[in-house]
Amino acid sequence: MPEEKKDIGITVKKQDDLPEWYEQVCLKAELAEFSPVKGCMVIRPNGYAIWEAVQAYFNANIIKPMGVKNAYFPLFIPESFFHKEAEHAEGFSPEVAWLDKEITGEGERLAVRPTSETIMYDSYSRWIRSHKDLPLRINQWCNVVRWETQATKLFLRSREFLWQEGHCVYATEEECEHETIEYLKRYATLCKELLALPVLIGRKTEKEKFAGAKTTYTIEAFMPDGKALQCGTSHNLGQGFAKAFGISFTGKDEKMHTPWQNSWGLSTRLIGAVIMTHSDDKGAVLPPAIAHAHVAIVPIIFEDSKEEVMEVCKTVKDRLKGLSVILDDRDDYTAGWKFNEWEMKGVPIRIEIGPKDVAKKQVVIVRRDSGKKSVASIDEAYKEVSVMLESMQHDLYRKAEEFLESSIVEAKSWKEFTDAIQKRKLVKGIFCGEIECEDTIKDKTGGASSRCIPLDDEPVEGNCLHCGNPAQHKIFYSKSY
RNA sequence: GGGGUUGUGGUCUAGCUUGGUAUGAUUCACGGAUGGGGUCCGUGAGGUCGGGGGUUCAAAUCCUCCCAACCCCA
Repeated sequence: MPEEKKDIGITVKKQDDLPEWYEQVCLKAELAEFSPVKGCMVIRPNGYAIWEAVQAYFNANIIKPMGVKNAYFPLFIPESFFHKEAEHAEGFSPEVAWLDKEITGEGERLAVRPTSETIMYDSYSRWIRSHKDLPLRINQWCNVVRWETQATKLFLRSREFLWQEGHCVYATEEECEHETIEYLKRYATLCKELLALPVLIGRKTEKEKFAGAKTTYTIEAFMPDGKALQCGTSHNLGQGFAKAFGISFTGKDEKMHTPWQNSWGLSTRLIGAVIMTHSDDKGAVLPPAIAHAHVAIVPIIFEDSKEEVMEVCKTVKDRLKGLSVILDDRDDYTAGWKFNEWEMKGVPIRIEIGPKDVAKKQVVIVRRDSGKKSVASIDEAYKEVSVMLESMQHDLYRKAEEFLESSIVEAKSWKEFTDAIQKRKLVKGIFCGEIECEDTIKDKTGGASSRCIPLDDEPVEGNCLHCGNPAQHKIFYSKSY
């Protein structure tokens, strides 16, 4: 590649400068761009296609089988609603964007939703009267605003982002707890099957749990630079919100009861996790299950054989019915240019068809992740591509899983712990789990925070690696986004 | 809050010291050739030089205020 052409592509290597590399991939693969409004981002069609794939999977594999209904609640929330649940109000107040009374013309300020518990549960208090109304399971796809001061990172941190939030109400504590974990497990399955993203599944510590929740469960992915990324959460809200919002029902016993609630969400942050995990120095690598296109057919054109080659390209495109196929018939770009472009944009498979292939009734098939070229007859192209898409999806997951597993270190002492944190590992150790202790650990380690307590949490023996008090849990720690 | 750096077609950039109406590349449009890993030639389009004010016959250039972005220090 000539030197002066290099800046069309990614100019830094993933392993040299991950943040810069990541930004370039997002921009140059046309997934997203920065907005003129500080802290916000534009999601471009190639990026939005990933979100649509998440939505389609989610609606089919979580919403429907779990009996959840989609709905929509307002963007604006009365200030008084916010203050009904004290912990919730305190946790979110630093990053809520408000519409002042002068603007609203009402008696109170309105919050731009950072999350919708309060506005939804106000409705729930009117909807729920009887045990026959339960369980109530509602989800909404929407945008939320959290007025952060930290620098914007495309998909990973922006003041406005897209997500889904599910909010369910149950008659019993057991049912509530069971489904809270069920949603989390389905999140993990989504990450695996759709995004080829392995995640840790666990429970948040007191310090890290959601404001107003009894228990917060989480899935955590681990990025190539040794920082964890929270990819989804599921909160058992207990009865706190129900009491604050006056949600109650009459049971079969003809007495009044307070129900149990959970809420669970995942966001466009997932897109960032996928890009960062799988992509490489040539640009985006997208798992086939979420790619905006599966195949790009690039004809190799020579003046004397142009028509025959284009004819075969069209035939092959027809035979790939059911897949999303781009036939790149642009006349003003060379084949090499197109190769680079589709690699940059993360199309999983490229098919090259030139005069030599036409003569042999074959096509050249190239996998985006490995760059491996193979040859298939025109008749077998569909089968070959299908198999390749499936194995690519699988291989991407396995590669990421190997990285995750090789990043986990078990620490037996404070020194082992800090050494491993320094090496940007995902460190497992035993701790007291107290908020003050965790605050101090964060200060001493330059920002390491607890990721989660494994779901199969069993009583532990020994003392907290940091403070020496009796340990309560095994906890994963790492730096994080 | 304090200090510094930088703002020039969509993008990157020359020019600023020493004032004379903006250089080149890329992108975009059209034409021709080329075509198995970012091809070349030609023609054309595209600029309130971050904004206001001042000095001057004349300001991208000098002075001043403002704005924005980035960096450093509290």
